[in-house]
Formats: sequence, C-alpha cells, structure tokens
Amino acid sequence: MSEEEKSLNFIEHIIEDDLSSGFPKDKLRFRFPPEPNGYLHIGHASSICLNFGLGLRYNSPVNLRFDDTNPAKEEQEYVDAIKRDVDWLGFSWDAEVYASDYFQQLYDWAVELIKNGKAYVDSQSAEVIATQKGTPTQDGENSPFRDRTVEENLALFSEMKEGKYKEGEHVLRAKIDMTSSNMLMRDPLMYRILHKPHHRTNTDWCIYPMYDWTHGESDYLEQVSHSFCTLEFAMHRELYDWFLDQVTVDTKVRPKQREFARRNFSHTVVSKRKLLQLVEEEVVTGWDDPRMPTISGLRRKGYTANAIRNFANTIGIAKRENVVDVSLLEFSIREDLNKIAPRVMAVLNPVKLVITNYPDGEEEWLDAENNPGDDNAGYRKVPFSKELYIEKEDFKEEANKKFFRLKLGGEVRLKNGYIIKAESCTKDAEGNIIEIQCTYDPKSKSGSGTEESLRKVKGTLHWVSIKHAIASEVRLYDRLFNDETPDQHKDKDFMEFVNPESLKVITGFVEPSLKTAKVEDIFQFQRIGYFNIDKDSTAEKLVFNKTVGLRDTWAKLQQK
RNA sequence: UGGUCCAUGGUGUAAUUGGUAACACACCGGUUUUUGGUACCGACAUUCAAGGUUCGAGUCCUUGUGGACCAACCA
Repeated sequence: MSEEEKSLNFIEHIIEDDLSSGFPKDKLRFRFPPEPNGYLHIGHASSICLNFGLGLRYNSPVNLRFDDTNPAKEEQEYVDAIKRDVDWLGFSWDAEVYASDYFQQLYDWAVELIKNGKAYVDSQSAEVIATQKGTPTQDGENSPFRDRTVEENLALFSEMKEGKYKEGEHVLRAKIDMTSSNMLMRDPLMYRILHKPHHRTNTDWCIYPMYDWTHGESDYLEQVSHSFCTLEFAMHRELYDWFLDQVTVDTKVRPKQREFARRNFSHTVVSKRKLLQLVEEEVVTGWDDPRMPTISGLRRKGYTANAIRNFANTIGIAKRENVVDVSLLEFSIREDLNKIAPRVMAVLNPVKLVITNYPDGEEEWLDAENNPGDDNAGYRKVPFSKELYIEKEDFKEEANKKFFRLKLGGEVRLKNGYIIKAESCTKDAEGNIIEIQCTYDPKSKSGSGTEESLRKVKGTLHWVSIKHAIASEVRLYDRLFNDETPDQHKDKDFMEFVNPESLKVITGFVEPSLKTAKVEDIFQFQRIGYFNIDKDSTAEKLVFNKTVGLRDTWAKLQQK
C-alpha cells in the first residue's frame, strides 16, 4: 500500500483541521460500528478501511463496536462472522465493545433526562404518534402525554423496565420540538418495549434504546473522537448533538459525527435486508455464496484481503452519489493475483487432439514455469503424451489471419511443449468436431534451445494430457443481476433482475500437479482466468471457483 | 409546498485552500511476449448552467437546473 504521497480525502481534511486547531493527536479514536444483523459486504469494506485506515495513519485505537440494540434482528452468528471478516481483512481492533454494554448507563441517563424535563413517557400507539409527527412541510403536534409530571414519568419508565407492560403500550420520548423542520427532532423515541431475548443480555432487559439515543452516547462513553457514518444519517446529526448536550462534560472528548456517501456498486445490491432476502429465498446458497457481494462471498470466490483493501483505497471516500463499476474491483483482484497465483494448465471445454507422429504409449514430463513474472516461483513438471485435450474454441477448420490459434494446415505452439501442425479433423453425424489430428516437430521442444524450438509461431495453446488430467468440477460465476442498478428502479423490485444464469457448473480437466491442492489455494488457469479451490472439494473430487477471468482482448476483437 | 446535503472526463477520486485540471480503472491505438495475460508507450474532460467578485475561479457570491436524503416502537 502506498501510504506516502496520497492526497487526503475530506474526512482526513477534517481530522487535520481539528489537529491544527489544537485537538490533541493522542485523543484521536475511531470505531467501526456494525449491527450484527447480517454479514459484512463490500460496502462495509470501505467503512472498515476508512476507520481502521485512520487508526493506522494516526496510530490511534479503533474499536469494533456492535450496535446491538434490536434483539429482533440480531444474532451471535453475525457477531462471529463480522469479527472473522474484519480480522481476515487484516485489521485489528483495540476493544471489542457492544452497545448493550451500556444499557444500564443509558438507562440511568434517561432517568436524568426525565428528571430534567427532557424526556417523557408516551402511551399512544405507534400509528397515532406517527400521525402527530406531521410531515416535512407540516408541523407536528404535541402528544397529550407530553406534559406528564416528572414523578409520573419516572414511575412509568421504571415499570416499563420491570416488564409490567406489553410491547407498544408505552415508549420513552425525548422532549424537543414537534415543529422542527428536521423530522427527527420531533420528540424522537428513546426506548421501546421489546419482550425479546437479546443475544448477549438475554432477558435482563425488556426495554431497548433506539439507535439515536445509543450511538452518540456510546461514542462518548468510548471517547471516540470522530464518528463516521453514511450520508443517510446526516439528518441525525442534530439529534446526535442534542443527546450529547444532555450528558457531556467539558473535560471529556465530545465526539463529532461526520457523514460520507455509501458506495454503490454496479450489477449488485448492498443492503443487508436485500442480501438476507437472497439468502432466505435461496437465490444463493448462503451469505458466503461466491456470487454474493459479501466479504465472505468474495473470500470464498478467491478474492484476497489485499485486493479488497486496495480497491477500497482506490475508490476513496467522498460525499457525492456514486456507482462504482465492477471493473475496478476486477482490476484490483487481477492485479494482486497476477503477482501471486501459480500458473497451471486446465481445459474447460475440451476437444481431443491426437499427435499422429508421437509414439504410442510414450509420455514425457515437461518443465513448466510457475510464474513468468516471478523469478523465484520455479518450475513444475507437466505430463505430455500422444492424446491431449485443448479448448474447442482454440481450433477452427479455417479462419482468417486474425485468428492466432490452430487451424487446418496451421501451426501453433503447445505451451511448454512442441510446435504442432493441424492436418485433419473428424466430425460426428451432426458435424461437430470430435477429434483433431496433427503432427508435431520433435525438435521444437520448449526450452531445448534448438533452432526449431526458437521458431516463432503466432499462437500458443494450453492443453492437458488426457491420460493424466484430473476431471474436476468447475463453478463459473456470472453477475447476480442483469441490471446495472437493480435496486434503483422505482417501479420494479430488484428480485426481477436476478440473473438466472449466474452459476454454471461444468467439468474441467486440470493438470495432475493440482492433485495436492488445498482449499482456498488459488491458481491461474493459463489463458483463462483465476480459480481457487472451494471448500466443497473432497479427496475424490476437486471443486474450483472461478474468481475472475483474465483480460480478454480477443473476445473484444471478436465482438467487432 | 419545508429542511439538509451534493454536482469535476464513460467510472471512482484529486487539485498546494483563489494561481491555470492530476491519479487509477474503462475505452481506443501501438510496442514487447512460448498466456490474445503481464509489462511498457500514446490518445482521451476546461470542472451542471447563467451571471458576479478578482490580475486570475473547479475552488468565493447570486440565481437557476439536476440528483440524494428526511415523516420505522430499524440501524
């Protein structure tokens, strides 16, 4: 990562400004505050890299805080998954904290607010309260319970906590201003009754604090100096500050909320609700399905933490609306994998090729370079024999000279092997080519140094020896949605755009060196793309995921 | 009809805080190559619009236009 000459984003400018106006650098503290109601996705990666990146940049602590104030949606499974993903991304948090750690403190503070006449118990239904709120262009009206006495409020609130009421019977509201132009300031709810066990506090509580009442106070309790969230919380800032006003003391750091635009990505959705829907309706196999934009899905698909971090840094942070093109993500993973992935040969769409002048039954083990860009990567042996598979699309009976691959009468080099010449082919009744016959030049062996071996032929093909190849399951993924912005249509549901062909499972033939490959090992199938070993692999059958294809200028040429 | 925020090439960001538009991706063209990969070279915007302030404006002001967000006992 090039941390050096990078220009600052607006968040970093804010911090620099605070520092230059006297804020002590050692008081800087950040946090990443997910709600454990789903798995982390690529959008979170931006927030994670922002907050933890700031921690690294200023050498400041960063808390991992779970915003667990709604037991109806939250689960331990998600807590575990989130920790796993942040850790995998390569970041370490200073403290693992939970909003639920502060339930008692929050309660005590709420009691203070009541005593100060800043909060009251409302006993109306959700519907009535909503109606009284008015609209953005129309003032709200006060609740008839707004002027309950402090004593009455205290008693009611205490009884709410003790479990004397059913859900919905009472709520605690902050007493602010029902005519504010900011809807959130119209006496927002602080507590609601929820008779649901919490994944950490179990049944200790039956009243739960709302987000607004919790978040700023949690930041304050942890002495977080800068609290960054997405733009949809911009309106909440006024309330965040109001709540802080009720509890802060001068000697402590007063947290500052600032907002940045969430990242949108083309051809996918990043909303936990929608991702959950994909899982529940079994459009995908789970949160870690390789087609999912989740961190765990990307990891399973073969993405590296390094690539994701680079990607997040590349797209940066700003305040404007955006749709990040997937090609940027694909570039990041190719860039990383190109450096580290060992090259191997695999044929995914095979056609038989017979070398008629190669001795029957003979085999030889050729040297193959593991990574041409890495001098230390070394060589491995790949078996060669009379009968091989090559890709169907690498042969044509006839073709123009733009086609560098094999055609009748034409020559091509078999990667790491010999130069061959196609002589004839045989077809089945439907006219499909089922076998290609060719001859080889025995003196043209790669690396042999002979004059023949140095000859230049335009095309080079990958191949596998049929006798030695390992038949494997290969999972090819396409984008999950056919539309560029599936959830930006006012009149259509994003589920309408699900790509029915997002997964294709085929049998491919890989070179025998892959026999010992382990789960998550990643390779470049030369001339095809990057593939890793899926966790579904067994000793009997290897299962590969396609991570991403190689850049394919030939495909572009063909389209013209 | 109220309020808040935003507007730089196809995409995402930058611009020493008023000093003459930069980086990456994509696209197009080329060189190299035993991966049509990689690497390398080149081309590609005068900053939503109109006024204004200024020697000088992407940066400041005004007015428009366009977009996002705000009325969950969600976060």
